[in-house]
Amino acid sequence: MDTAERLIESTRALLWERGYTGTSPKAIQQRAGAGQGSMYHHFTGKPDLALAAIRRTAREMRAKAEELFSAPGTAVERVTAYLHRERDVLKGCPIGRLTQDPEIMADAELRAPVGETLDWLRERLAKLLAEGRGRGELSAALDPARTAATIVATLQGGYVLARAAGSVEPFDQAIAGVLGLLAAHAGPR
Amino acid sequence: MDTAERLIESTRALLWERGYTGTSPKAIQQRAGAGQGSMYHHFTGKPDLALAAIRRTAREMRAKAEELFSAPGTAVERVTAYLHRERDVLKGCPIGRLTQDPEIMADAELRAPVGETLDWLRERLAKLLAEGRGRGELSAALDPARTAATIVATLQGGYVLARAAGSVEPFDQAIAGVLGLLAAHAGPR
DNA sequence: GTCTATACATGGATAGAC
DNA sequence: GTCTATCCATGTATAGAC
Repeated sequence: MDTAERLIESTRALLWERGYTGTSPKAIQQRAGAGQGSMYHHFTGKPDLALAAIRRTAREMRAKAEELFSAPGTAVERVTAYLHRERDVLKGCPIGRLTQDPEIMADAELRAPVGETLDWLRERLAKLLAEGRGRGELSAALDPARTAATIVATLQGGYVLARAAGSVEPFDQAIAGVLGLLAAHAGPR
Repeated sequence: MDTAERLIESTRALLWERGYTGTSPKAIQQRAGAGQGSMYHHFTGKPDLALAAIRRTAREMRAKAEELFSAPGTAVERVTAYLHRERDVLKGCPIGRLTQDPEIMADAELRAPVGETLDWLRERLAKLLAEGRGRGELSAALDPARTAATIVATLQGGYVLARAAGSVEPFDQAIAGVLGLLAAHAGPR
């Protein structure tokens, strides 16, 4: 892995652990094993490096989700697989956490990939639910867009509850709860 | 309002807008119209002031929620009233956002009120749902603790989605979605 | 490409005068 | 109680040598 690469990976890790405001160029360099001059040779500054890191994380998140959404099975099975996939729950969502960072929100360029990723996630899930409903797997009364927003919110909020509690338990409960509610919507009508 | 009071209120506002890591003593002082010496006379430092601010915000949040939870009406009506109460959605939850702050999470004293508040909220909601189920307002198949976690997570995650999108729409959708799912659980059995 | 030196602002706090 | 002066570390970046 060359230096530029190590700098991006270092930034990704720190943005996840400490956010943008809480991450200094020096910390990035030390974690990457790169010097001051090296970082400013490859990137114009902290925002430039953060942009590269955020874009990569967003792309990865989307790819991993799409893999599960396009797998075989019913809509509910695929949503369940997505919600149950392995996650570093106590670290939270590397994209969602950025919405709490004042400097990310103040910079349109840094903010864009965050908004686009979560928008895409809701839309993709809504499409999946609509298909399931069309095949009679889900009640006709179920609203795909609203339910998709609820599912993504349950995930993002589950991370918040887990971090607050210092335990994965509330996350697991929230996921089990939303799947329980969804189960009552099985079958058409 | 005396100086100590203004400092606490200033800190509350800044913690909400920028988090702990993103808030400097100087910013607190300027917003409070207080000098350097004044702040360090009333508080031992930034963590001391933040603790006072967080405790007050936590107490307020709890009181406002309890008011709606103990109002007249069915369990679903009270949950609905709570979810629909007026909120500054794009600012997010002043307590939940602190879970993303590395310095808050690293300090047990600052972290405690955050964890306690969200724990209380889940437990209180679970109790409300259990009562509703006991009175036959909700299906016997509904799990109160899990569903409570889902409801709180939907709120916390709804804020994340709204901030990411720069719009309240996904928040409103997530709330409508979870209430729609809950509606299917009306009646006993 | 990488290193060291340098720069200047801000963060966070203490000291002592009033 | 509040003000000003002072302090040292860190944040963020530039300059120029190698």
